[in-house]
Amino acid sequence: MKLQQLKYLLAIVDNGLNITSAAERLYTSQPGVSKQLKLLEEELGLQLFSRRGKSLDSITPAGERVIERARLIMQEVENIRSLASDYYEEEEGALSIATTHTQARYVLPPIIGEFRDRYPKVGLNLHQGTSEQIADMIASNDIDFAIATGSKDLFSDLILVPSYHWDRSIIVPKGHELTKLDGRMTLGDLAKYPLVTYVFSFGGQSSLKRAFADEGLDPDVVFTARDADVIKTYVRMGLGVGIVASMAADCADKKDLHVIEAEGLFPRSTTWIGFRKDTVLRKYMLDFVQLFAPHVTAQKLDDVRRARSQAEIDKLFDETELPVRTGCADGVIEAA
Amino acid sequence: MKLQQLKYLLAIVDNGLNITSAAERLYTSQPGVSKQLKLLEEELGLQLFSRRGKSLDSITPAGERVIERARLIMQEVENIRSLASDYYEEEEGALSIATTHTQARYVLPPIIGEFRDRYPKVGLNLHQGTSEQIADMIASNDIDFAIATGSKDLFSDLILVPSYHWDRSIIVPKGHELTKLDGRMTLGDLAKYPLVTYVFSFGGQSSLKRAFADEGLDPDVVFTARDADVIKTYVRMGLGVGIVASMAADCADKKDLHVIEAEGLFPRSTTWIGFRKDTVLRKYMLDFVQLFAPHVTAQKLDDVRRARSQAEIDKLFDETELPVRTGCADGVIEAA
DNA sequence: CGCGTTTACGTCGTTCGTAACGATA
DNA sequence: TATCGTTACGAACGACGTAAACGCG
Repeated sequence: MKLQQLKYLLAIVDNGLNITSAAERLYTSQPGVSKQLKLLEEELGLQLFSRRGKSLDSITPAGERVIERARLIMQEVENIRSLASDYYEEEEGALSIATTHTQARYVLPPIIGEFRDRYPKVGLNLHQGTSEQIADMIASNDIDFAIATGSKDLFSDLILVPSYHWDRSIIVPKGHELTKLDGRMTLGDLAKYPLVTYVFSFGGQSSLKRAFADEGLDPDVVFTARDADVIKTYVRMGLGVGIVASMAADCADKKDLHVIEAEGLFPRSTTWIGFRKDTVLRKYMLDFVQLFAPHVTAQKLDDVRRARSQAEIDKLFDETELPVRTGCADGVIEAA
Repeated sequence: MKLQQLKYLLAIVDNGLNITSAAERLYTSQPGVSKQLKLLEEELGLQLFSRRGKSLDSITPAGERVIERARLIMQEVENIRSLASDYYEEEEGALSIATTHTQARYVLPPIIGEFRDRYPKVGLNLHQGTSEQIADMIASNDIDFAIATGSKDLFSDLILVPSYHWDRSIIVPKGHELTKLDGRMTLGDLAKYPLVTYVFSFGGQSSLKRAFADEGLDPDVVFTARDADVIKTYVRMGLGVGIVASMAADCADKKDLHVIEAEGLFPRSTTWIGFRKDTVLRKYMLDFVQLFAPHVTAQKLDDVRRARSQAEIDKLFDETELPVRTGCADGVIEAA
């Protein structure tokens, strides 16, 4: 058995059981891949794939189990390489982050900026998507960190480190009636207007819906978007009242929008940063985590990695001590 | 990086950083091993060992971490081979068991016998030792199962499956005064005589000592041995009253010994069977576990492997449902 | 000088890529 | 006939073992 055979095996699996495309991805010849697969199957004495004619048709049960182990092995090989690079030269490498629009657009820029200054030689990959898409990216690996809000279920194989809380902000065109209620707005007031907000099933979104339902309100959501910029656009057009993450309430928006911090109206959301449990975090990765979530000390991260369940991890972070991210509001609703 | 290099690396570590002996163990030439180590270090760009002159002196911190990962990898490689053999030919392989004298002498023989009948082609290795020695054997790997009683602390890296309970038996020469107390014996009665029993720190032994202490008794232990056969020998010689595991009270002993089941006198002990968490158990291994502990169903074992702590595992086994192993007693002490 | 490691080098086996072939839809 | 996998073969590479040199106690 050779590492290369396992690598080829995984490449075949990850390319839809197509040996030709696997070979291309591996920058090698197709017969080579074919042969190594055959050798591996011969050595193990079992079929990893069932064939239809000559083409690979499906993975055998035995194959599934071998592949599972092979992934673990390649993971550990990567880990060895990682920690070796870390000892050898700390400043080079790559960092892949999958995250949502709000993070990518409003939260990460200053963090990424500082990171670039500190590690100019580290290649950065930022992938934007919905929670589901992020989960897919994680599954197909090659992502170091996932950053998202709520919906922890999708990421059960990651370690999720709570990073900060945030509330929602109400955005309306300047001079809108709601601006007169500054500081005393209720959900009832809000429900009187058509709303523009994030699509459902987006991070913590259902909690927003529930907040209305809990008061017996059924708001008229006229438009849902995947990102705050779109929401703002439609709010500017007078389509309705916008509800966005506070971080998305940019100071630059104040020219023509009025922003009200809705701290008391909706339950708080928590954004986390997640990574694979068995991955070696290189120095610059640790630093990135600390840039993003300064309360995560090296000690804390060590504890986190020793934890045996997500519940244990959550216990390590006193929710009340997490910072709260805000935007650039004109008014604040008084706490209920 | 190649699997072979990792294998060589581990061989070097396991042979006291002596490349020559590592090469012998690997049935290859010494320069070959030396070269592969060098290549690995070059590829990773770090020193795995610190050298004094040309000899390997110690493992560098980076080396420690690499070795740790390498072990994981080789473990998984073994797992792949294991499960492949299992699919290919279920009846061949090897089974190594480390256990204590009592198990090896009194409990395992019929189980091993049945196992041999069922899997004649599986090579059996039985290693006998004290709990500490068993722990050492586990550490130096190559042991599939450990079977022992009590002292779970020594085996924190194993999954321990509770298998059966047992009590102690009192053995005395025929016609001994204690036989007249049959059924009404107390610890106080026992403490009047010199005792012959297992050495302390042997499975659950301290609990025996404590049983006396709890009643304010300080028995005169005139002789301690590692195994029941020795104890019986000295009891026969009239040196004192023997306290042994009930399983060790053989029917063949009845010719000249009187055996009293001391079910109520001492706390019950529990014998467990342990194996490494990340090892693939081959079919015949699963069957062995079920021969040894019939209450462990395949479903149960699956649950066990999913458990995240020993506490969780223990919860899976209702202690009251475990069988109680007995010996071949003449009399039974009435329960207190 | 013995022990252990590294260097040097010839041999042998393996891998790789190209090219040709085979099978399937 | 286009697609995908296997077989065949020569070239290049890498691993192995022997022999010799080196460094340290």
